[in-house]
Amino acid sequence: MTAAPRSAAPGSTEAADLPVVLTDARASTLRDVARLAGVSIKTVSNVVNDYPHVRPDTRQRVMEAVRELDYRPNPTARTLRSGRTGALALAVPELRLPYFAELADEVIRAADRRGMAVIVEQTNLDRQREVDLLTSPRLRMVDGLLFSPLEMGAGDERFLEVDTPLVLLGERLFHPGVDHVTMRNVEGARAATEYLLARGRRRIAVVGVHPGEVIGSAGLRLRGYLEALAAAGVPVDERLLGVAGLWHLRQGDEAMRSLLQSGVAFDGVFAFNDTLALGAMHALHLAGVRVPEDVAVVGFDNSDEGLYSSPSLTTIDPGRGEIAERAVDLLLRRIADRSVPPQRLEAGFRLVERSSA
Amino acid sequence: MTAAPRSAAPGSTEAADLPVVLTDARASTLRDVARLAGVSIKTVSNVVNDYPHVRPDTRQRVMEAVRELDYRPNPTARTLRSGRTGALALAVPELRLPYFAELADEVIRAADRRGMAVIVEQTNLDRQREVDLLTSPRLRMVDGLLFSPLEMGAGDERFLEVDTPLVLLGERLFHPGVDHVTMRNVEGARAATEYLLARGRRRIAVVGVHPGEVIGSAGLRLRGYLEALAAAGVPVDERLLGVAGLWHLRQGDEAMRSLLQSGVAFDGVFAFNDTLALGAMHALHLAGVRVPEDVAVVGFDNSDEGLYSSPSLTTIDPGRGEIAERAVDLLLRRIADRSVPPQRLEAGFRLVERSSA
DNA sequence: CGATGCGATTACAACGTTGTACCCCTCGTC
DNA sequence: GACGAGGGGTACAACGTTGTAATCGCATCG
Repeated sequence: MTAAPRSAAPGSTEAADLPVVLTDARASTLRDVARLAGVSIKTVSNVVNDYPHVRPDTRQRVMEAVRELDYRPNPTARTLRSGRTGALALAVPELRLPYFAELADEVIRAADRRGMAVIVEQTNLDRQREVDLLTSPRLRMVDGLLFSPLEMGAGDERFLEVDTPLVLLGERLFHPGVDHVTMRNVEGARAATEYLLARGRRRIAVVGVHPGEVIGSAGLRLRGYLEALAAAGVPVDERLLGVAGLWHLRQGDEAMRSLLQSGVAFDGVFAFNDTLALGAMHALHLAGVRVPEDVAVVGFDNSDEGLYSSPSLTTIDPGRGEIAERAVDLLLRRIADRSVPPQRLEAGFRLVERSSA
Repeated sequence: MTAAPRSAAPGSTEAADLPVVLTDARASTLRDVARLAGVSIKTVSNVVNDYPHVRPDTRQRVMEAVRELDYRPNPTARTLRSGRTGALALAVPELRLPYFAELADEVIRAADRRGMAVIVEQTNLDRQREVDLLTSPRLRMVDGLLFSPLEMGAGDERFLEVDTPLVLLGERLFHPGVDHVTMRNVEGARAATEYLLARGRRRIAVVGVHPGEVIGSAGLRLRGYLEALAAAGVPVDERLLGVAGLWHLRQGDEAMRSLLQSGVAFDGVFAFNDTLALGAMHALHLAGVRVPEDVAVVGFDNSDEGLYSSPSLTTIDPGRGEIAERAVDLLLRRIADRSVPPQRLEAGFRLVERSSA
C-alpha cells in the first residue's frame, strides 16, 4: 500500500489514497449475452429460465457468455413484466419494541426461506400512519403486506379493504374478508393467571390495562385474567388493575409505582407483556420488594429480554415463530390466488417457567 | 353479521361470511388517464411530474382524469426507466439483538424522512451469508446498501469492492475506498473504564473479549479499557478479561459465572455491550452479589433494555441516532454521485449515568 | 410422399414510464 | 410579411424482460 506522491496533486482534496475503481460499465443484459453467444435475446432468456427445449450446444454457448459477462437478470424488468416483485412489506409499530424486533426477525427468516425480501415499515404508534400505509404508493414495490396495527381500532375496518394482498397480525382489528394470524390471548392470559393462582397467589395485580377495550391484546388478556379468577372463585379487586397505555418499560415501571403507592396489597402480578413486566420488576426492585418471594411476576410474549433478567421472567410463549411462518404462508397463498377464502389462524401458546413466579 | 344458512352449501368450505370484494381491475396507467383526458400519454406524464409548460386547462382536465381513475404512478416502471428504486437495504446480523433492532429503527426513520424504503436483510452471524449478500441479486432491488458485518474480518476487504453503492457500519472491516460510519469505540470504552476508576474501583473485570482481535468492536473496546488502566497506573490482571464470542445475554451470564467461579476478586465490570452487561448482572444477582454496592457495572450501547433493568444500567451512548442519520446521508450522497471521495465519520459518544455504577 | 408433429429458435409486442426529437401554432420583431 | 423564439403538445424509442405466435427443419406416420 504505497502512498501516492504528495506533490503530484497539490490542490487535491483529502480523497482516500485507494479509491475503489467502480467498473461503472452498466450491468450486462440479455442483449449483450445474446450478441456474444450469437443467438437471439429470447434464447438467452430461455436458457436463463431453464426452458427445456434448447439444444445442449446452444445452452452451452449461452452459459459461457453468461459467465463471461457476469450476466444477472434485472429484477426490476422482471417485475414490470410479471407484476411480482419478490418482496413483502412488514408494518410494525416500532422495531425498538422487543416483541416487534423479534417478530420482524422471524418474519424475515421465514420470507427469506421462500426467496422473498422484506421491506420493514414503522408506523410509530401513529394511527394516521397506519391508515396511510395501507394506500401508500410504496406498497406497489411489494407483492403483499403483513400488517400489525396497534392504533387503528374498531371502526377502521374499511381501511383494510385494499387491493394489496394483506395479512393481519395481532388483535386490534378484525375483518372477515382478510387473512389473519393471531395468538391465543385469552387462553394464554388465563394460563398465566392460573399459574399464579396455583402457586397460592390470591391478590393478583395486572399491568397493561386499556380501559374500555374489549378486543385488542389488552382487552383479551384482561378477559383471560378475569376468567381465571372467576373459575377459581377469587374476587376481582378493581384497584389491582394497573393501566398502561403503551407497553414500554417506562409504563410498566410507572404502573407498578402507582400500585405500590396506592397501598393495595398484592402478591402476584400478571403483566400484559414482558416489557411491562420488566418495567414493573424494576419498580419492585427499587421498592425493596422481592420477586418472586413477596410478589410473583408473570409476563407475556417470551421475548429474549426476559431470559436473563433478574430474576428471569416466567412468561407465556405466544408462538411467535409459528405466527411469522403461518403469516408468510398465508400471504404467499393469497398473492398466488386472490380468490382463496380468507383464513384466520391462531398459534399455539405455552407457559415458560422461569424464576419470577 | 348473520350466518349464512347452513343448508345453502352442503359441501362448502369454511369460507368467511363476508369476503372482501377485491375490485381486481388492474391499477390504471398513464394510458388510461390519457384516453380519458383526451391527451397523449406524455402530456399526462408531464402533468404528473409537474413539467412547467402545460396549459392550465389541459392540466386541469388531466388532473380530473387522474382523480377519477385514482391513478398512481407505477414505481416499478419508473425504476426501470430511471434506474432508481427508492429503496435501501440494511444488512444486520440479527434484529433480535437489541442493538441492531434499535439501529434498524433509527435507519428506517432516517430513510423514511428522505422518502426511501428499507429492505432489512439478516446475515444471521454467518460469514458466508455476509459475503454472499454483497453480490446477491436482491441488491438490484435497491439503490444502495448499509452494511453492518459482524463475522467478516481482516482479509475480506476485497469482497467490499462491489458496484452497489455501499456504506459500512461498525468496526469489523475497513476499506479506504468505502464510506464508513463508526462509533468512538476506544474513547467510549476508555470513558467507561475511567468512570469506574473515578468511583474508586480498581479491580475492573471486562466481559466480551475476543481473544486476538485487534480491530473490531471487541478489540477496540478492550484497547480503551487498557488505555484507561494504564493512564491510571492500575495493573492489568489477565484473569479479569472475560471472553464472550457472541454478545448475547447468555454469553454475558456465562462469562460472569466463570469469573465468579474462578474466585478472582473484582469490584467493577465493564461489559462490551449492554446485552452482555444484563446477562452478567443476572449472574451477579443469582450469586447474591449486589450491584453496584459490591460490583459496579457499566455497559456500552445505551440500548433501551438497560433503562429499566434492575438496577438500571450505566452505559456509553455511542450516538446511534447520529450514526443512522449520517450513514443514510452518506449513502444517498454516493448514490447520487459515485465519484465523490469516500468518507469516514465517527459519531460522538457520551456516558449515561444510571444506577449500576 | 404429403401431412403432421415437434423440437429449436426467432420476431414482435407488451409491461408503464420518461427522454428526445419533432411538429404546430402563436407571438413579437425587424 | 418573413422569421425566430418558444410554449404546448405529440410520436417514438428505450429501460430489460418474457409471453405469444410464427418460422424452419427434421423426423415420423399413414
